[in-house]
Amino acid sequence: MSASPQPRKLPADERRNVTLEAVVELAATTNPAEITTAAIAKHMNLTQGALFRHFPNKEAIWQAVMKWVAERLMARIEKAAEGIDSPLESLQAMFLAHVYFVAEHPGAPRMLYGELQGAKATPAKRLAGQMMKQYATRVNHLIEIGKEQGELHQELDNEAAATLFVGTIQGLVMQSLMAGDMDRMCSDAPRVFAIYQRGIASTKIANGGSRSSPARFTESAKNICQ
Amino acid sequence: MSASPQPRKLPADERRNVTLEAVVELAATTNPAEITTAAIAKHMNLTQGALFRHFPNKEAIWQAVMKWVAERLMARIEKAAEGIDSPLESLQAMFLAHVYFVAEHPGAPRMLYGELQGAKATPAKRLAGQMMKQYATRVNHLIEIGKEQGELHQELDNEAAATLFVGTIQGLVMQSLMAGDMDRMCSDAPRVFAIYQRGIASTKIANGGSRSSPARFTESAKNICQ
DNA sequence: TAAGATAGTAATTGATTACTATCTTAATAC
DNA sequence: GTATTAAGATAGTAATCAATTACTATCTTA
Repeated sequence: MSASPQPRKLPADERRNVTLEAVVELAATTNPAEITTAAIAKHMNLTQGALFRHFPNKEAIWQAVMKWVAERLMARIEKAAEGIDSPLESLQAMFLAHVYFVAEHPGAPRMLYGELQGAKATPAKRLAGQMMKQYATRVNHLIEIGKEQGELHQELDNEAAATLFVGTIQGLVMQSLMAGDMDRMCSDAPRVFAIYQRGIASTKIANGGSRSSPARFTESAKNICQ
Repeated sequence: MSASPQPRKLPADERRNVTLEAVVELAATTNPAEITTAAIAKHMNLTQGALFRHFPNKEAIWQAVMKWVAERLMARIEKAAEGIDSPLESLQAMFLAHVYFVAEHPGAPRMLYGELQGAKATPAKRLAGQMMKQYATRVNHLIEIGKEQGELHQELDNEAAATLFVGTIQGLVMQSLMAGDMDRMCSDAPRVFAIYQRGIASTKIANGGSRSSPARFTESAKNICQ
């Protein structure tokens, strides 16, 4: 699983990338709070001290990892909703893209949750918070549009709907992390979203089946989630 | 906040209780992974070594805390649903009771989540897992009954509905923990549940208003959540 | 091919951790 | 009032952690 046969020496920025991937990989099976610099180094066949040739301290590693995760996740979600006219379908695409991303990188949410639990406001926590806010804004906007277009029912509580959207994903992820079963999350996701959809959609179009178009998969998601 | 003017010496079992409360209190503002035995001791005006007169090791403290939390939470939820005929209203009562409990003890979910993230199967983790399972069973049962009675719509995906119920709470809790704002969660909870309800209820009765009965509050929840 | 830059090793540091051994104090029983 | 003992204080221990150090191997290039 680990111990990849890499060249002993790597250029600095490549070594940094390898480090981030190693951390996310480690976080998939290890409590982030328990990931030591020694563990990271061992996972990539390096001595512990060498890590500090590329990062000033451990906090900097975590910060870089958060950025790594945030960028990739947001890009995936953005891409998933791209070119879809229907707000409702956009929400579904984002929902599934998010879930599939987590299925590929179970370490990502663990680090996020772990970081956000901390009392003190680390740079990593700030990054995580920013991403959450950006995300919420995006969802809120889609909901407003959906209401204007009549896809969502008119008495809908926008704020609550956005909260529930994010919360539903978080809950789904959390349950899968606990069960240690990412495959189940992939198959649960569409079914769970269907209920959410029924909760926010306008009664006319709402349910029938045409809406449950299977939603496009990214290449990598296909391998894991089908 | 802490530093209560307690007698210097306490009988053993009382000291144990005080310890558990101290830990839950601490966890409300501190990452559980960073709660040291020294911090616990300091929070209750005790020397660190004295803790080990009452617990064989730290793991035993965590295990006891998990039990403390699980018992109180399940009791509250059970009591909330007690004597309610309508499954839908039972679910709502459980939902709100759960949220209010967390608002009173923000440390509880943090410890749960923190514990369940760990790789190794500690006794504390086992306890947490058992509680989750018991909870899910309860919800599943209510959903089945609700369907039979016609309150829930007939094509409802039971399993997904149960997953979403638990997930919704977890998401709500997680977002509040991140924001550090438990009051918001209290006011969000009924609004969010309303959407969930619309997602699972049969279309006939579903929405109107009579359902949104404010749901009884426990005494302590009143103080925090209104 | 010599010289400098780059990346890594191995050993060590000071701080922090859970846990323990020994002494002191306060409450209770006789 | 004194003996007994449960509960706490004091002062440690060994282990572990992030971070630093002195040194070495390898690549680049002038």
